Amino acid sequence: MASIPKNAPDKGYEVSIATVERDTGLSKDTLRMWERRYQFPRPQRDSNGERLYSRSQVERLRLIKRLMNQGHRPGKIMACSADELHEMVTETPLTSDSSHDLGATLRLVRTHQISELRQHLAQILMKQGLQHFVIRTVAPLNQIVGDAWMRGELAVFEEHLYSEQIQATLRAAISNLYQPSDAPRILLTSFPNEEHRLGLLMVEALLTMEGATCVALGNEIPIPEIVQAALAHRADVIALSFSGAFQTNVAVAGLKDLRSGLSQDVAIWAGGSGMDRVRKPTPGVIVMRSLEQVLDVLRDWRVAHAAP
Amino acid sequence: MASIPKNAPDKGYEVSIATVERDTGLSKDTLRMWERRYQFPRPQRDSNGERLYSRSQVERLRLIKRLMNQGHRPGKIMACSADELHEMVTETPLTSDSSHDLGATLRLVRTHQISELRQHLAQILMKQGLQHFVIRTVAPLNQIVGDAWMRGELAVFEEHLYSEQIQATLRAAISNLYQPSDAPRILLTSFPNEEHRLGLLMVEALLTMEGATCVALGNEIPIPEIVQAALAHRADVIALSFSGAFQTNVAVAGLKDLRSGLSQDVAIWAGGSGMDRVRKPTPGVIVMRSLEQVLDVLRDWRVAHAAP
DNA sequence: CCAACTCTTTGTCCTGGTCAAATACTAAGC
DNA sequence: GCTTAGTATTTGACCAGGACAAAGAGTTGG
Repeated sequence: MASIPKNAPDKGYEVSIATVERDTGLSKDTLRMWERRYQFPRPQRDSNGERLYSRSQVERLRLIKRLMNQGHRPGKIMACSADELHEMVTETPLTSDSSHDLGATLRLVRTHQISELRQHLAQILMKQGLQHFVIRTVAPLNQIVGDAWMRGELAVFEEHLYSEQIQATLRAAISNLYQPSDAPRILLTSFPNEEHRLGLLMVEALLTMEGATCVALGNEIPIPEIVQAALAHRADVIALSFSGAFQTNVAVAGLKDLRSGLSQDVAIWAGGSGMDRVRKPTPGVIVMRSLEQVLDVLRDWRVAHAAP
Repeated sequence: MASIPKNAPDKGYEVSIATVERDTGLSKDTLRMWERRYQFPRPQRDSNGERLYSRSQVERLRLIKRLMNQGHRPGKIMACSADELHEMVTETPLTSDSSHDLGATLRLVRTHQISELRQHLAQILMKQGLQHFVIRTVAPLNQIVGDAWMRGELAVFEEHLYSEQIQATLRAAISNLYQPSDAPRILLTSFPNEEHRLGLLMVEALLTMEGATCVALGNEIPIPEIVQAALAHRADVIALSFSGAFQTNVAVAGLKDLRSGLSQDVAIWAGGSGMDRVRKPTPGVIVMRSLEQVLDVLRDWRVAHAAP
């Protein structure tokens, strides 16, 4: 279904270690170390001796990462068969409204019916309201589309197209809601190398909906710059989004750095599937483990900061 | 201001190689290689022999990074004194003379008055109409903001903020115009490594305005995927945007590749400041040398394809 | 002025080693 | 049984120094 990206001889689909690092969130060092220790993954080599990972290897790596997020250790699971791995994953139940068939939406993406897709999304949004739309429709859709993409069932351009349409829909909704008003002032952004935009947009939609004042800084801002921005905008909260492919240690280290750079009365909220693996709480950082929790955390903040 | 993260002995402020990588965008490999080749940066070592970079080293690295983005090469600038480096940054020539109105807009960015900025932009849009807004306001503003950023007069987060606000304004305008209707069907995208979004959005605004059917694929689509997408969407035109930072030869090679992959009755339009340096026309590729020209090219297409 | 060629520069990848921190395991004490 | 302290193992991040392809600069000839 999907085409071959480059000048691949036959079955293609082979990618460099840098690509695997970006797509799985496993560092090059870790990938090489695993190969040394566990004999997996053992990628092919190109004419220059450089690693070429196959699609199935990347897929397995993703699965392993997911299991590690659930607390498993690499040494144990590395030896398991593909079937065993699949059994171990505790499927995250999609919190979707059964009233809407997400598969139908996915089908529109695959058949490239953009205007229909756009209209379909607008319709669901109207029917469910923004909050439900974000939580019950967009979030599980992202999951489905992401899965399909990593299985190679979706082409890059199809995934991008989906992302663009969701962006258009959410941004239109946010734009309509916009009125600079209530506390808290929330700065939305992500760390360098975190390019995923939809997570931030979803949160922005939810928070704007609740009347918070959102300042969207866009993605990939270096930490010292975030600190600067927090001062410049007199932010009450910094909200950060981490995708599943973000390196956990980098995220945690970054959060610590950010915390130590900010005044204590600026809150830090971190969310996204990149936070799944973080078990030990970082002092002064609130981890939001689901989109619903965003609303709880906002409520808590308002209670704590209610004018006396 | 920032507190000392870890077991720093006295004056602290020393950071690990991972932190430097994150905050400067220079990879660990590159940092170590520079140390080997140019004897800079030469960080301290902790008890375990691991690098500890000082604040001033990180600052200098940032400066070097900026100069490299302007086309300087590391080998040359690495030997310069701090003063020389600063001179080089400020020497960046202005590419256009800024009119007064635009200065006011820039001032809003610098003083972080987002709601005022947003309102200001909306106002100009209403006053000028979308076409003039894009051509006379957004395009020169991009230029000015880009220049200011190059000179280090604008922080990263300020530049991102500007970009977000323009995006919001343009996307809202496009969204309001949307009606899937007329020919040609135009696919908007960019090659891999071309991340600049505003150029594409501006073109999308102009084309949508004129009643063309735009399919925004987003940035950074591999060439074979563009071909696939063209087929899937039965595109009449592929429109591509290249920023000034994009490698000219890569762009030209890519355009040739794309041309040879597409049926001859699909047009290719290429624009953006990355095309300025391209002299020789590529057969079957129309280069648009200004935003105004986008409209001409569209008109030409329609004339050529008028139904008999 | 441009095209083809060579030489130099530069960043990414490689191997294989080391070690601190995190985690699991075990034994002792309440 | 349940916590606590101490020990063993696992794990990922870092290190040095080598190799090479791709990008860029310089050169020559049409």
